[in-house]
Amino acid sequence: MKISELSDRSGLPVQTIKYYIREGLLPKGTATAATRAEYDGRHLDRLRLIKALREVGDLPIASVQQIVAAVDDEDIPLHELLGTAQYALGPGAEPHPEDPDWRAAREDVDAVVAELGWRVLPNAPTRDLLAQAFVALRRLGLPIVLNDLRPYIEAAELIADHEVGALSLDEDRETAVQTAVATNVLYERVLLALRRMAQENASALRFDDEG
Amino acid sequence: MKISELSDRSGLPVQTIKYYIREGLLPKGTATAATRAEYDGRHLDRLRLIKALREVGDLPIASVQQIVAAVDDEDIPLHELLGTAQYALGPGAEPHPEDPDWRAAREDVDAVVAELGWRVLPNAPTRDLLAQAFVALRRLGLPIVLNDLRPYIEAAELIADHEVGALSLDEDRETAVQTAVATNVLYERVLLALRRMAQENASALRFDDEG
DNA sequence: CAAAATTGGATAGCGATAGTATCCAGCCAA
DNA sequence: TTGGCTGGATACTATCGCTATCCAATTTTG
Repeated sequence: MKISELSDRSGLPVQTIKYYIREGLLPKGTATAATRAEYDGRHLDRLRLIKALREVGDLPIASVQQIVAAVDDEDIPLHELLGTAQYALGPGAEPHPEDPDWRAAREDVDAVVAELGWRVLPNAPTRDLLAQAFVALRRLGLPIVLNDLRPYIEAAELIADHEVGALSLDEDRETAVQTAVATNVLYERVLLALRRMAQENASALRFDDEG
Repeated sequence: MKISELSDRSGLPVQTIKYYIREGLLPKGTATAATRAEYDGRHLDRLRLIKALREVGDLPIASVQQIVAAVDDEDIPLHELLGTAQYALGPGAEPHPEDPDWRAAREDVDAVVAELGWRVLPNAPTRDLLAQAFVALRRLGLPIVLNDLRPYIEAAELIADHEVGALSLDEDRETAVQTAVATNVLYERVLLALRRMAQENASALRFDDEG
């Protein structure tokens, strides 16, 4: 397969594909001559994955880079990779350990996780992500009580159990990983869209009828 | 309050505050002299809202602009504004009505919404958002069945009912709106963080124990 | 076979986004 | 009264994610 065909089949401009190769998102084709290289179906799959992560998942190139690097690293066992890939999924929150507000929020997060008995690594970036939201809520005068969190926790468990249960590890590694990453990112979007729709619906029910 | 005090209290550089004023995110202070203006608590509140939307919600300036414009427009009734503000919340998906894949996905979305009996406007951008995810999943060879969607729908309803029920319309308009917008955006982050944690937990339970 | 088109690889440029930095008067507080 | 803030305007910068151009080598086509 030539690069132009890859372009046609993926729907991405040739220049963009070259750019992805430069950035290490896509491996080079196998060179057959000084100005000729051959691409195969795996290049196309990879390209489709990148496209989905970029256009739907809205991930920056750097995150896609980390993900494909993890996918390509055969040493990482598959289930660990599911975590690794997840850590690469933005948006990332920088921790501010010197800020007392931030530290307090971070302690709240750790307390919640402990309370739930969840097995989440102590240094997992998701803890910072949640802490960041807590800080912002507090600063806006909207402190969080565990009770407000209940429905979100319940929802999260519901979804995660379903998702992890649905993972199939029988296929070959590359396919399994790409599928896992893609579903993770894409169903995040699905969830957000459904939440907004459900909000609109609930709002309509509450205000159009009784208001 | 002088701009430097606004800067200190909000944690944003003076130059950034000036930029936000230029961009219409923040109203000017009331001028007391050619080179003097006075800011008040509402400026500070607005600034804190902007900061939360930008840093945690990761919204582009343009979206924040739309939101504050809607907040400032007294003509928009409050519950309608909740929808309007939501529509401004990125990331937005451009519809591609000429693409048959996209149209099919969009029809699937409309069918799901109808099936659920949700009151979602026919032109709501959330429909496109969901359609976009459907297209991407299909393209990756991961078609969606209503069954896969179940847990997400259930989770979305759970959360939305809680959120819309918790809305208080008793306060003054500005406060109510800012609160509604902020909680919407910030709890989205909370949800995403919790989902990832729950995934890690479920993954640990499945693979560390039985794998 | 010759001309036209395509390719890989390298380098340069571009448009959008989100700020920073500078400058300049005018002002106010010590 | 003088030194440090202002407001307002303008200019500059950095990052991101591509695009465009160029070149020499190679196909493809007529």
